[in-house]
Amino acid sequence: MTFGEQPAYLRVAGDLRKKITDGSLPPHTRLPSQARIREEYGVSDTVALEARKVLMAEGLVEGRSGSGTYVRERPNPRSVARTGFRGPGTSTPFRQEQAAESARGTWESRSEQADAGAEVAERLAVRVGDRVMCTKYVFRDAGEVMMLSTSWEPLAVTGRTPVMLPEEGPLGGCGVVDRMAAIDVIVDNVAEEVGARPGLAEELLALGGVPGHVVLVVQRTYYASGRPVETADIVVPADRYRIAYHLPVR
Amino acid sequence: MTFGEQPAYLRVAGDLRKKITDGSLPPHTRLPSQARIREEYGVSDTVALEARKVLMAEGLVEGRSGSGTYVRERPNPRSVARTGFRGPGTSTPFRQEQAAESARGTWESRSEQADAGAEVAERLAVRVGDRVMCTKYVFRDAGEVMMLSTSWEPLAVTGRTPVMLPEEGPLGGCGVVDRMAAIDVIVDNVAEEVGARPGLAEELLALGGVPGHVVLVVQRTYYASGRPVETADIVVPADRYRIAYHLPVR
DNA sequence: TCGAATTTGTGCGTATGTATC
DNA sequence: GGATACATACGCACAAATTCG
Repeated sequence: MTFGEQPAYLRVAGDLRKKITDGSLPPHTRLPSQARIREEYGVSDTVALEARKVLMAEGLVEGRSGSGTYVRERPNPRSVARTGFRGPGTSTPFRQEQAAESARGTWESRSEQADAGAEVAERLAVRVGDRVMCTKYVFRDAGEVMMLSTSWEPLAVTGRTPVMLPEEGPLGGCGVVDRMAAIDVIVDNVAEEVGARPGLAEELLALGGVPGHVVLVVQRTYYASGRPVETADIVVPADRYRIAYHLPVR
Repeated sequence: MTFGEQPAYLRVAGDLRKKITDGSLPPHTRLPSQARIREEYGVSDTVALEARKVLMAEGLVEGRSGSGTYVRERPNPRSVARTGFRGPGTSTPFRQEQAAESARGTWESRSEQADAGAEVAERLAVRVGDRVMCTKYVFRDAGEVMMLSTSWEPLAVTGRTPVMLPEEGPLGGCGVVDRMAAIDVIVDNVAEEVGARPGLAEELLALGGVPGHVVLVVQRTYYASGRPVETADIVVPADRYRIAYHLPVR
């Protein structure tokens, strides 16, 4: 603390963090106990405790009462491709994980009619209380749940057509764009907003995560001639996936 | 703490949280000082401090040194636009780095040469140890830090040209695409990967957050004819911002 | 099976630095 | 400058969980 620099607990946390990220403290190993940190860095109990708390808040380590503080496993997030843009001459070193993975995925779904709530109504540009078809998906990749999705479609668009139920009929499971095309609704653009937050208990239960884990949330809305025809909330665990976009410039 | 119940600091935090959420402590009001909490709840200084920390970690309040602890405005996440796709008719000049509406944004930067590490080398498709120009940005919106960015450009591309330093010369601060165009490097596409994680202590210090808050991380790479010419890590607090993409379909 | 040592988690009292009013 | 309030830091105590002889 004689430092004019940063607080002592951040200095200690920073040093431990470096040892974790550079591999000298690999996953599942125990980091020095509070008492040892106190000795090694010549700091007080409080500083050692605060430093551990910082690393725990960052999700790098987890404390097990009575046992120790352990380095967490940090899987290398894979990419989930969100656009089909391919430039002329696809020589760009875009990683190969995208196409292969999504092909062998499986999913389940359940549809039911509902009334549009305030948020869904705004996203679909309908009135609150208008009838919508709500479909919940669970996506699996190699048997492991990787993605949750809840989709809403206004019945004003799909009602009394063969594609009213997303997963039934000849076009079941074919994707929004193709299904809409079948009823002459030409989807021409899509807006996606990517956010993140701590996962809800139920989400993390389904995704096989741990309370406190972070999830990415994509709010996606498909438009046909400026009119919203489908909107969805897509939830993926942030420690295992990233959302990838590939866009032309200009 | 003689209670067999929950920890004292959680009890205090819970009570204050209720007062905040039910509106009896509206945004921008100051909550009781540490000393007053100590008196009102009959707890020690440490417990009062720990309770405040809990609320800060939840993003409900923010501490201002020397002034007090204030209830934060419930942040309705704003969008940061990431693509230039516009419906026919709009020709807005725009900067990839900032949302259109934050025209009043300001930024600072600091550049220095460095050797490419393993990750940067892969993203730029150069060899580990190759010289790169590393620039760190701090973006402010209405005076408030909203975004951190670290950018790397291979000196093999910009070295010995007028745009070697991103923020100097006639094209300083003009954006990667225009600067590269000035040296006849035509940027034609960009890949972005959006991930999320708990923010590092230093990041959250700069962003006005608290350890444990979630940040969105965008890894952006610009390509010119398939060759990476710039890559950047962009960090924004997830409780205040979302990343928005608008894409054509098919 | 028992018990001792270790470790985390929580809590207390105090002191000092520093930003704000 | 002085008063107030947060932020950091030190040292200690104890309960609960775990580990290990």
